[in-house]
Amino acid sequence: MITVAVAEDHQSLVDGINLLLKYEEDISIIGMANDGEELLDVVRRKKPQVVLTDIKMPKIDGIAATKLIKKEFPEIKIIAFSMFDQEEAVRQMIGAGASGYLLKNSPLEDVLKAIREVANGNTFYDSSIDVSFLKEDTNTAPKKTLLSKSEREILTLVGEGKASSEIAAVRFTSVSTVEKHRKNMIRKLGLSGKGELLRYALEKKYDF
Amino acid sequence: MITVAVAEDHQSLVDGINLLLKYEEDISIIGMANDGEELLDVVRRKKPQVVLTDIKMPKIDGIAATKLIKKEFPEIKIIAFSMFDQEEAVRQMIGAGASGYLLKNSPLEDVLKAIREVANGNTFYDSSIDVSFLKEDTNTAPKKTLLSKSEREILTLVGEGKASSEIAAVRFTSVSTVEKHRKNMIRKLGLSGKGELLRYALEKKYDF
DNA sequence: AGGAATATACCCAGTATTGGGTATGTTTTT
DNA sequence: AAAAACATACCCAATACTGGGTATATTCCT
Repeated sequence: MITVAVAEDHQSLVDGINLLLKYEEDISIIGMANDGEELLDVVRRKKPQVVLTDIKMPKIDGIAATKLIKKEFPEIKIIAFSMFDQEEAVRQMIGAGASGYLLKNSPLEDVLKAIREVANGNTFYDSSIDVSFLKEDTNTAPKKTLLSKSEREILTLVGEGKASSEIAAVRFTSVSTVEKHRKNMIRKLGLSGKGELLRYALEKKYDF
Repeated sequence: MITVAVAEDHQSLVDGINLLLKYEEDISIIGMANDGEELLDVVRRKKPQVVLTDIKMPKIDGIAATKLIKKEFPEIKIIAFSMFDQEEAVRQMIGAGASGYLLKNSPLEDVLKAIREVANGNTFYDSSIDVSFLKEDTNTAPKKTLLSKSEREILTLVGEGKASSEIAAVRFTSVSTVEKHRKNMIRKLGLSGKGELLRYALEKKYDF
């Protein structure tokens, strides 16, 4: 019997998964949560073998929750369940310790397959996900950190519509430094102005 | 027997709804679609009594699809199924002719209730939705069109990170006109600069 | 028909941002 | 330890945007 906990902020989807698993002999849902905090709670109390979790959730998102669970219970297998297949989301989830990644626009049957696979120690990725970057062990590691830490930090604030002076204020640096970072990013990314930098920031801003 | 068509780009959720309705004697799903175009197609061929549709969908969104369906088949009842409860989304959906509005983080059971209600000619709104604005017939109609057409158009482009000159180019007007509209919006909305206007634009940009 | 709101377009002074520099100290990598 | 990358901060000229104006023609509402 495989024990599973499900975390997902859309109750309707949780209900659907429940209906599906109700008739499966070998799988049993032992806990449910609508946000990351509840998930942590459920996991600590019930210790499921497999956790199926949304990435975008209130309180604690799926990535942070995965890290926390893996730290406390490394043997628990985690499957991400997301609307998007952005590489960045997949990468972060796997980095956090997930063993599987499902998309919400895949058939519900895949949930069954994924649970069984990861319970057996395997991985399961939705067929439309490009996992090629997982093979970049030592040979192909070209681009990884295009933007530096400060730059990414500033990019996020740019994506929130903040002015350079506001950004400088929250970072306790001078306006000229912020502007330097902006300019460097525009150059590094081959963009042509603040508009494009903003669009880039908005795209990158995970909405998963 | 109530015939239903379901449009929703998340196949997993469609599967869940299917599982739920399979055991209901009086409701039968006669069509499914993963985007707005497919929905139109299914509706024309099968003529369901009730349509359950997501708002955010590829090709044609739920609001546009609702308008088209209502124009061709005014007798078909439409229920919106959305992740968000933004008043603007509800308002537009109802304006398009929807009879019900469900949220994805409500229990799946509500789908049953909603289908039965609208099939009987009633309306069904998720309990967490504020429908008070529906009563603003003639007595209380204060704010409805805060922004004018051009202003909303420009606001959208602002939300895409476009510069005034770019906006002027795509709209075939002068930069000064665009800037005037920006300034008027900032004034009307009580904002204090371009940063806030941008943030406003990003918030309003429907992601429903 | 007359008033209100809208869309258009311009002026001006001031601030913000860009796109080039340069410079210096720290951290990271080789 | 030297080279490379990063974070910091400044200069300058050019462009973009703000926050005030004014003005005119059109459309919407009554």
